[in-house]
Amino acid sequence: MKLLLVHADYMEYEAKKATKIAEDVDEGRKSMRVEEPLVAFVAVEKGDDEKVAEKAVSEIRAVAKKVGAERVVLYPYAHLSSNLSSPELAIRLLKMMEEKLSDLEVYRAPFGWYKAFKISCKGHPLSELSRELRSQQVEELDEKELTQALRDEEKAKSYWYILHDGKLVSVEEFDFSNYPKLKKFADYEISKRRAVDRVPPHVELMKRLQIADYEEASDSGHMRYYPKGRLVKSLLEEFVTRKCVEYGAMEVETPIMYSRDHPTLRRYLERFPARQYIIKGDKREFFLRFAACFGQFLMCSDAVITYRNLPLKIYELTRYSFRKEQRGELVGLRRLRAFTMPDMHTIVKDMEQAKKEFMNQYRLSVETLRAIGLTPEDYEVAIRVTKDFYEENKEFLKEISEILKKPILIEMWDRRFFYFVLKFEFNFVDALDKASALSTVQIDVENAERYDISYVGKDGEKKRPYILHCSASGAIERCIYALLEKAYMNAERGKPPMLPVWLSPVQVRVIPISENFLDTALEVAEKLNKRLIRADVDDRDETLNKKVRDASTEWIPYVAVIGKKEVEEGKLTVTIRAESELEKQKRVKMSVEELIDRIKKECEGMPFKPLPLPVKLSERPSFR
RNA sequence: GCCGCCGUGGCUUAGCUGGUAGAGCGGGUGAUUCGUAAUCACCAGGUCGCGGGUUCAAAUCCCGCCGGCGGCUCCA
Repeated sequence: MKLLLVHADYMEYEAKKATKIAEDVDEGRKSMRVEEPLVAFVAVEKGDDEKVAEKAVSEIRAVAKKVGAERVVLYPYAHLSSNLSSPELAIRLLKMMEEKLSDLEVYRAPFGWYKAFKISCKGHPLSELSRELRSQQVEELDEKELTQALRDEEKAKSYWYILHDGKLVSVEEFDFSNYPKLKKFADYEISKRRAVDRVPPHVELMKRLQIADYEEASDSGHMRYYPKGRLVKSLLEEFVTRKCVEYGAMEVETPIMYSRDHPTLRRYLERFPARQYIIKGDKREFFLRFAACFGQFLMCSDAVITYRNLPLKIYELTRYSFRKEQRGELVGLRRLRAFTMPDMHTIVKDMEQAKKEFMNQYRLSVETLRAIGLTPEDYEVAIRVTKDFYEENKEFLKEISEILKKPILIEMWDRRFFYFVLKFEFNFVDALDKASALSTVQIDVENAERYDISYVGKDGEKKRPYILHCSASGAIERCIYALLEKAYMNAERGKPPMLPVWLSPVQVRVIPISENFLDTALEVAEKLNKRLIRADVDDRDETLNKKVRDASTEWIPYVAVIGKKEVEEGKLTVTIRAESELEKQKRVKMSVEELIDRIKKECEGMPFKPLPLPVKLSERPSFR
């Protein structure tokens, strides 16, 4: 409940027009003039109850006494709050307040009317006071929900710079004319400016391409993935996992839910500004993990680690991580409540080793994204750092900035309020100029202590390590989002949209010119599939034109037409999407072997999974 | 979470100053067997997001809820 108390020479009001929620009032109460009142403007809020009303009454009584007012005007004033209760409750509480104050002279202005009023405020020091009253329940709830980190963040002050060619300039002074995307990103980060009111293109695409879709039967932000989507996701998952394992990480698996009462976890939760899903068990309450930190840190806490083992890397692909993001923030594959994130933690013995690993993992992230199909032109780099760390490590940050030779957005904090001192992110800027983080690495200086993680040094003494958090690609779903948005932006420039060949659910579509060539087409497809290339056959009774069109709208990279000419020549006529324009297709004659070689070369080193659907289109369901 | 806009067959949508739903795609059947971006015909398919209310009558008006999008907020 919000109260605004005004001690006045007089107050007069007149009810003009009833709203839908207006209470019935006698003619006599519709207008009023009261001399020397204490006017209490009141807004009843959600969660308010009788106790709150009582508190309000004693508050009003106290102030009335203090200023020597004998008359009180209770004036419903909705504009004090953006969290109003129902009108019914408001009227009930107002009437109750009126009654409890009846030892004074009380006037209650009618609820739910447009009213004109005049007031003459006395202007002495106590003549204007405001009060905010809340039910105990609501207070406790707020206390629970607002973690320390969320509160701290509100207080944190950021300073923004651009680091370029080893020089740090403030954002205001930086000349963005050659870096329009960085400008968009900086605007997005600093001023939070948005220029759009459209459905993001990838949402339409993920549905149309039968990759993913909303699942209304679940909570918002939990998607369903169709066979093609599952394939794409699964390939990305396998690839990023492989990258991390090759980098030297040991893959582990940890639970997805943890006790809320566990003392260590509890303190960690308080440092992490995220909202959790809470699961009620028989006796205890659990929360769903929002990253793999919990399981991995607990594992490391119990492990015996010596200096010889460092840097020690462990990795898990979280399927899933859960974050109860606010409703208004959820969009397509960009921001979810359940998502898959590669999460690698590296235990290092000191800051020197931490920096070295940070640099390595920066490079690892660049490589990982590049292989996925996202080049440095597709994202912008942000570094978040405490002022102290920056001052002591200017040279190091300069080296970092030289890896990609791109200007970097720096956010500097005058004090540390997160668990890390340094962090980078690669931020994808989408078709609507919105930015979201993909890869990220952080140097954590807090959690080794909190989780009691230690290693034995050369001298036999237990020592505290630092920990790096690394997500080499960012959330897998977000990678798909970025690829779809990128394809859309390409299409706007006249380039046929497509996924990288290794991620394309169907890599080759074989189209027989008529039923007479269906068997040959099936043979070709079989040959391709045996050589680990995803090929299917459009065996539907449709015209050639129709089949070509459909193959194109599915973004299939290679479309091979087979008819009399091809059978005679022993070659396929292949339309190569990557080399085509939207207006004119690039068509090449090649043998099956040549096609295989070409695709093999393109997909070298990348994971493969077989076609997730029947080879014949006629046998394939449509999921939408 | 707050505010705004939206929600019609599997998909895209017309109808919305109230008078009990119309199309295209997709699907089925038949014809057609085709040389690079939508072959033709016929048929089936709709609790108009859900729940209340107003009305003789609601897809259409009102209220609540759910879902989507956008803004605010926030972002590991």
